[in-house]
Order: sequence, then C-alpha cells, then structure tokens
Amino acid sequence: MNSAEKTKSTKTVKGEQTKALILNSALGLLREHGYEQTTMRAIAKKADVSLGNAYHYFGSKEHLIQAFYHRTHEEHLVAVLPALRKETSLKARLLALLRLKISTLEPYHEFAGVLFKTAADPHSPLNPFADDSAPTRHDSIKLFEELVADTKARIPSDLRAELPYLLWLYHMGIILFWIHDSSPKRARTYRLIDQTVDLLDKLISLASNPLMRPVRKRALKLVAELRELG
Amino acid sequence: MNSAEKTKSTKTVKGEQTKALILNSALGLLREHGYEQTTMRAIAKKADVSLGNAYHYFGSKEHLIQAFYHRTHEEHLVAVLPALRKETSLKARLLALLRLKISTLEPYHEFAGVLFKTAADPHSPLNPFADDSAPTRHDSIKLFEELVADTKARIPSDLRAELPYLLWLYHMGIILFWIHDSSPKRARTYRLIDQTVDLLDKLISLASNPLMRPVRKRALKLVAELRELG
DNA sequence: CCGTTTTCCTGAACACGTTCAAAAAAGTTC
DNA sequence: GAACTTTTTTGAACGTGTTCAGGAAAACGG
Repeated sequence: MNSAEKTKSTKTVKGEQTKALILNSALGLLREHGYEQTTMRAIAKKADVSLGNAYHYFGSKEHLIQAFYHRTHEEHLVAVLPALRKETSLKARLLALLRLKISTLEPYHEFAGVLFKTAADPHSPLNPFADDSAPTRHDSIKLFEELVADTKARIPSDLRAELPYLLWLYHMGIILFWIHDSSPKRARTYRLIDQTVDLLDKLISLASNPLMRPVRKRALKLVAELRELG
Repeated sequence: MNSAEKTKSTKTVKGEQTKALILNSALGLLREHGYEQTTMRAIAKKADVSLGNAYHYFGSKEHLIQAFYHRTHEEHLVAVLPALRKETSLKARLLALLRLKISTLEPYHEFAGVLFKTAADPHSPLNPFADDSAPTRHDSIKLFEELVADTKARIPSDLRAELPYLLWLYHMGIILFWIHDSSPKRARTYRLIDQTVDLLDKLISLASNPLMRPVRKRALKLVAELRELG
C-alpha cells in the first residue's frame, strides 16, 4: 500500500508495462538532456505512446520527479546498507552514507537543480515538507535512524532522539551544495563532506557535555517545534 | 551603474514610464492573484501595452521577480535603518530587522513561494548565488554588516568577520520558514524569530569563549570555503 | 526641415505542459 | 460469446511563456 505514489495505479499487466516504459524513457531523456530540454512529447514518442497516455500514468511532468526520487533512494539504500553494517562509528557511517548518496545522484546532476527548484515551492506536491512526499521523506529519515540507532558513542538521549532528523537536514544541505558544485568530479562536495562530518562529530561531542545541557535543551525544543511544520 | 538590472535599460523618458507602468501592473496582479495566476498577457493588458512590449523591458516573467526583490529590499531598508540607530545590542537589532522583514514581505506571501522556487534553481539567473543577483545579495549582506559593525558585544574578530554572512544565511532560513507558514498572522514565524534570536545570542557568546577557539576556527574556515561557491 | 539611426512597440507565431471527449482494447459477468 | 464495465489509449484543443520580423515613433545630425 505505497500511498506515496501520486501516479495512477495500474489495474492491468499491460498498464504496468506501459507505465514502466514511460518512466524509463523519461529517466533516460532526463539524464541525457536535463529537465527543461526533455519534453513530454519526446518522452511519449520515445516510449512509442501518445502524449495523452503519458499523462494518464503521470499526472504531470513533476510527478516523474517523484518517481525519480523513489528510484534513486532505493538505489542508494542498496549501496549503503552494507556499509552501515561494516562500520560502527557514527563518523564513518555518515561519511560512507553521504559519499554513496552523491555518487548515486551523480548521473542526474544536470537535472537535479529542478528537483530542488520544485521542492522549494510550498505549492508543489514535491516539496519535502508536503503531505504527498511524507512517505518518501520518512523513508529517508528512517535511514538516519538506523545509522544512529546502534552506534556506540555516548550521546544524551534527548539529542539522540532528534539526531536522525538533524542529520537528514544536514544531508539535504550537502545535496544543495552538490547541485551548485561545478568543480571537476565534484571534488569540492566531497571535500565539504569530509570536513563537515569531522566537524559534526566534534560538535556532537561538545553538545553532549553536561555543561551544554541548558543550551542543548533549548535548541532541541526549537527543533521539535520546527518539525511540526509539515 | 546598477548592473544588477537584467532588465532593458531605457533610453527615453517615455520608455522609463512604460517600464514602471508594466512593473506596477505586474506587482499589483502578483499581489492579488499570485504568480501562476498572473499571466504576462494580463500584465500587458493592465498596463495597456502589447505583450511583446512587456518582453522588451523584462526579458522574462522571472525578471519581474528580480524587480520585486529590489523593491522590497528598499522598502525594508527604509523601515529598518531607524531601528538600527535606536538599538545598540545585537539581539535587539536582529529582532527588529527580522520582524520588519517579515512584515514588509507579508503582502506577497502568496507568491513568495515561487520566488524561492526559482531561486533554488542553479540555472536560474535569480538564484541567490548566481552572478546576476550578486549586487542584490551584496546589498542584503551589507545590511547585516552595518548591524554587526558598531555593536558593543565582545566578539572575536574572526567570528565578527563572518557574522554578517552567517546572519544573512540565517535570515534566509527564516524566510523559508515563513513561506511555508500558514498559521494565523504568521504567529509561528514570529515566535521562531523570537526564539532563534535568543538562542543565537547565546550561541555567539558561547562561540566567543576562548575554550571554543579551535572548533570555532575550524567552523569558520569551512564557512569561508563555502562562500567561494558563488 | 529631411534623412538616418535609435528606441519603442505590435501582433502573429511557436513549442510547451496540460486537459478532455471519445475511441479502442481488455476484462468481467452471465 | 454477447452485453456490459473498466481500463487504456488517442489526438485535437487550450492557454501559457517566449520569440521575432518588422512597423511606428522619437531622437539626432545636417
């Protein structure tokens, strides 16, 4: 019962095939030519299907992005789970997760900008805080929950509870940087990851200091309020 | 020589009038009906001008947003400067600045979403990190420089140097929250401002502690690198 | 003033995302 | 397999942002 799908649910084997055909055509063209350059007519043509039929399965061009989200998230999941099992420290896990995320997204760098563009619009069903994308977002945060769950570091329980969400936000920030990064092989993004992960590790230690308790409590209360927004 | 203007520079009094006429029509309609509902044809019609003429002065619908940026920034400036003169503490100044920013933007809440939507796209000339919008961005950061400049608090010089940029980023975050805020009278946004300003004030004190020097140095070096992006 | 150049302005045209009535095909029921 | 329902598929149409060749008006130079 994947209620995340805003796409038309197929009632037929044939329908399922057609839908997959359209999605694959779309992702291929998107990857090659980016978002603006890829027209719905071209997608339909490549899938050997009428224009209206493409709209039967995907309510809009933006809905194809949601499908993209879902697909890359699963790709990333497959790549990152073994790494989480192998590493035990929060630092090493975070490092592995982020690097794999970027390398998974890399083929779509050209059109990832639009992804964020639509995501930032509160009226869009794709913005990360909208109800429509709640399931996908939740899946994504869940990954960070697993990352934090059985790590050995001594972290106060109040911070530990909010940490998955905070790390998810942080990882969104990294992606935003990556989108704007035009350095060769995204060297700058990878360097940013290395440095921020290191810094974050230190900050978590700091925030875990008993002396920091009052400030930490305040900050965490604020974060909790922020989360209600969605 | 305001090079921020991507709009056609007028060579004639008549041209100047027509351009202003179009912009005013646009802002009026934008304010009333939001971005998507406001068509270029409607703008041209209200200004009693041909469609092509609107495009003569504003290269695209998005360029009208840039004009919007500029105008609201100036409105905000007029409102906030007296407050900066009146208050001396960083906390009070920041509070006043942010509250006035939100109230200045309020009439355009409906279409502010699109503003961020386009701003988040790295290919758009409107994204805050793009060259095209550099002058406007710089003006905006300059305001925070003034805010920090003659404040009395004892802040390490390294932090003081980066603080305007950091506060600018923070204020962008507040606006992002405001865009998504549908609470009555934006009560939640104002509460967020109150709380975060308070917290920020505490954090700055904390970061100014000599014990924090190593972490602070690291973090600031990172921020400096991040800034190069634009 | 007239000729020329620059600026302002127009309306038709294009490609796009999207919608929709209705045809075709597939599935269901008896 | 016939009548009916549901699902899939089509192609034409609409309104949109944007472009462009060229006309109208103003500025300029003699």
